[in-house]
Amino acid sequence: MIRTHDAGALRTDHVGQTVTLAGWVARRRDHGGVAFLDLREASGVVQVVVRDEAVASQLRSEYCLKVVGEVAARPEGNQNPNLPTGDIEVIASEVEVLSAAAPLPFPIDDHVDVGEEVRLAHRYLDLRRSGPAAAIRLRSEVNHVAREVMHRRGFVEVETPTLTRSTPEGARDFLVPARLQPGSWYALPQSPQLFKQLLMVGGMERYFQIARCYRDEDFRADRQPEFTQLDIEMSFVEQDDVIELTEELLTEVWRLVGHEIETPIPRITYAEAMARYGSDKPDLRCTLELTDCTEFFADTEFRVFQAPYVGAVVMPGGASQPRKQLDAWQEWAKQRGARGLAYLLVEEDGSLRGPVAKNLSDREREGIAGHVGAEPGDCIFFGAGAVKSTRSLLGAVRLEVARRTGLIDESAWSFVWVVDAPLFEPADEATASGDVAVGSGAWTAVHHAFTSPKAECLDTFDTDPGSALAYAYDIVCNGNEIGGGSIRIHREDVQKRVFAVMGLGEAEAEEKFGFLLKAFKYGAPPHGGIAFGWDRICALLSGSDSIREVIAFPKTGNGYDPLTAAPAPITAAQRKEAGVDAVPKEDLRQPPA
RNA sequence: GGCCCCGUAGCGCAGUUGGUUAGCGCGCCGCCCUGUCACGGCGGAGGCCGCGGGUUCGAGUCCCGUCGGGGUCGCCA
Repeated sequence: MIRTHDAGALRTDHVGQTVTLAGWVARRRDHGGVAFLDLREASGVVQVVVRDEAVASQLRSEYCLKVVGEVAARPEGNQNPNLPTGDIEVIASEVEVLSAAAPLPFPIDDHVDVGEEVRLAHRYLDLRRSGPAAAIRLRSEVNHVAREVMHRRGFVEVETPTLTRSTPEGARDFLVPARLQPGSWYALPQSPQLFKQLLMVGGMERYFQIARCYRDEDFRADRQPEFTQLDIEMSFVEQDDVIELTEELLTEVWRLVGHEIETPIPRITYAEAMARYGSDKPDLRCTLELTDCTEFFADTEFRVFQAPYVGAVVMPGGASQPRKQLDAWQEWAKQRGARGLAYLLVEEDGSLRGPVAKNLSDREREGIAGHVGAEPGDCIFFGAGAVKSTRSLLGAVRLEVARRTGLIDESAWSFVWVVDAPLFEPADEATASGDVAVGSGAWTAVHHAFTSPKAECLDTFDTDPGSALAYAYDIVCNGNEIGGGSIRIHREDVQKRVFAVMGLGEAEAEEKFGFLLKAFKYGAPPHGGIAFGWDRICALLSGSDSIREVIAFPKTGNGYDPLTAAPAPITAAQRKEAGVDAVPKEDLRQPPA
C-alpha cells in the first residue's frame, strides 16, 4: 500500500508518529506561508499542514496526493470538534502529486446542491461526496447482512441466466439478438421466477440470489430498466414459513440503521387494506382511515352519492382551508382521473358548509359528521363511484391529507403484511394497454399464473374466480411494497384449472411455459418464496427519495445512461453480424415437450 | 401515451407589464495573506439565455413546435 495509515483513523494516540497518507484534496486553505489541506479518503478526512508555500500553491481541489508527515496535536484552541480527527493534524514533510485534477464540473462539497443530471454524468465524482458514498456503502452492508442471514438459514446462493427465453409475463422484455441463430432472440429475465421454481424441482430446497432483473417499461422515481431483487424460494414450506424468514431478514437488515423491528409484523388482509386505507400497500404511519358511507347514503336524493360505493376521508382542521385551496383539491382529483372531490366543511357550531351541504337531507346533515368521525373544524372529503377506483382515490386523498397536515411521522418505520390477495382480477382491468395479457380469458392472475389458491378456495376458484384468494403476501414498509411472494402451485391438475380460468389452453400453456410444466411432472415439491425490491429497501434505509441514489450507475427516465451515453446506435457491421434484421425460418428449438 | 414543473456562465440561482449594457453567490485564473477549517482580501476571465420557427420597431421574457431533465397518472404478473 502506498499509505501506512487511514487518514480518518488518526487520533491523539498517533501523535509523534510519521505516517504516509494518500487521498484527495477536499479543500485548501492557503494563508501564504502556512496552508491547510483537508485530505479526504475512504476512511475520512484529516487536516494536513503544509508550510512550504511553493508546494501548497500548486495544489488544487481533488488533486490526488501522497503525503508523508508527522502526526501532531493541534495547538491549543485550534481543535475542530466537528471532525473525528479534529484534535490532531499531519505536518507534511513530503507532498507528492499522484494525479492532478482538472477543474471540476461541480463542487465536491456536501453543502452545495447539484442537479442530478450533472451528478450522474460524472457519477465517479459524485461518489466522492459523503452522501452518495454512504448510500453505496450502506447497500454493501445490507447485501452482507442478507447473505449472512441466508447462509445461516441454510440457503444456497445460485446464479440464474440473464440470457434466457422470452416468457409472457407482465412487462415488456429487453431482447438480445442471437448471432448464431439469426432472427432468434434472447430475452433478459424480468425476474428469476421460473428458474427458482426449477431449482426447487432440482432439490435445492432453499435458494436465494441477489438478482438483476430487467423490464422494458416506462420509468418512475422508484423504477429503473434494470433493478435488483433479493430473490428467495423454499421447498416444503407454507406461507407462515416465508413470513417468519422474512421477518428475521428484515429485522437484521434494519438493525443496520439502528431500528429494531417489532415482530411478528402485523398482518391485514388485502380486502381490509383496500376498505380501510384504499391501498394494497397502506402507509400505517398515518392512522386516518376511509369511512364507508355507502349504507349511510343508501336512500340519498343526492345524485352524486347514488353510487355502488361512497366513502369519506376526514381532514382534521380542514374546514379553515381557503376556497382556493379547496379548488386545488378538485384539480388534484381530476389529475387522478376523478371527476372531482366532494367535500363538506364542519363549522365550529357543527353546521355544514360547502357545495354538497345543500344537497343533503336533514337526516344526512345531522348524522354524517358522526358517521365519519369528523369534529368541528374538520373537512370531510367524499368519493363516490366504482368500488375499486373510488377507494384508491380516497386512499390517495388520505395520504395527501396526511402529508399536508403533518400527520406522518417521517422518522417512524411501519411494517405490515398484506395477505390473502385475490387470485384473479378481471382481465380488462389488468390489460388496459392490451399488450401484456397472459391468456385470453376474462380473468388474469393478480400475482402470477403459478400462485396457489388458498386451501379453502381449491374447489371453487374456477367456478367463482372473483372471490378466490391466493397464498400471496406483500410486505409493506411506510407505504412502499418492499417485497412480495406466494406459495406456488405444484399440482398439475390445479395448474391446469388456473390456466383454464385465464383462458390459457393446454397447447398455449405448453408453448409458453412448457419447460416448467414438464419439470413439474417429475415430483415437484410444494414450494413458495418471496422477492424483495432491493433498491427500494436500500433507498428507504439510506433515507433516499429515489432508488437512483443507491444504484452506483443509474439511468435517467428514458433509460439513458448519462455517463456512458448508452443506449447508442450500432454500426452496419454490428447490425449485420448480430442478425437483427434476419427473418427466423421457424423456431426449431422449442423446448422438448 | 396523458398532465404538471424545469432548462440563463463550470455549479446553484435571479432576471419586473417585452425595452437597448443579462446579474448574484460559489467555483475557476492571477496577486496578497503564518492557525485556518464552507478561511480571508484585491483583481480578472467566463453566456448561441436548450434548439427551431413565429408575433413585435424590439424577445431570456409572449406564442407554436421540438429536445433534454424531474414529478405524476396510465403501465409495471
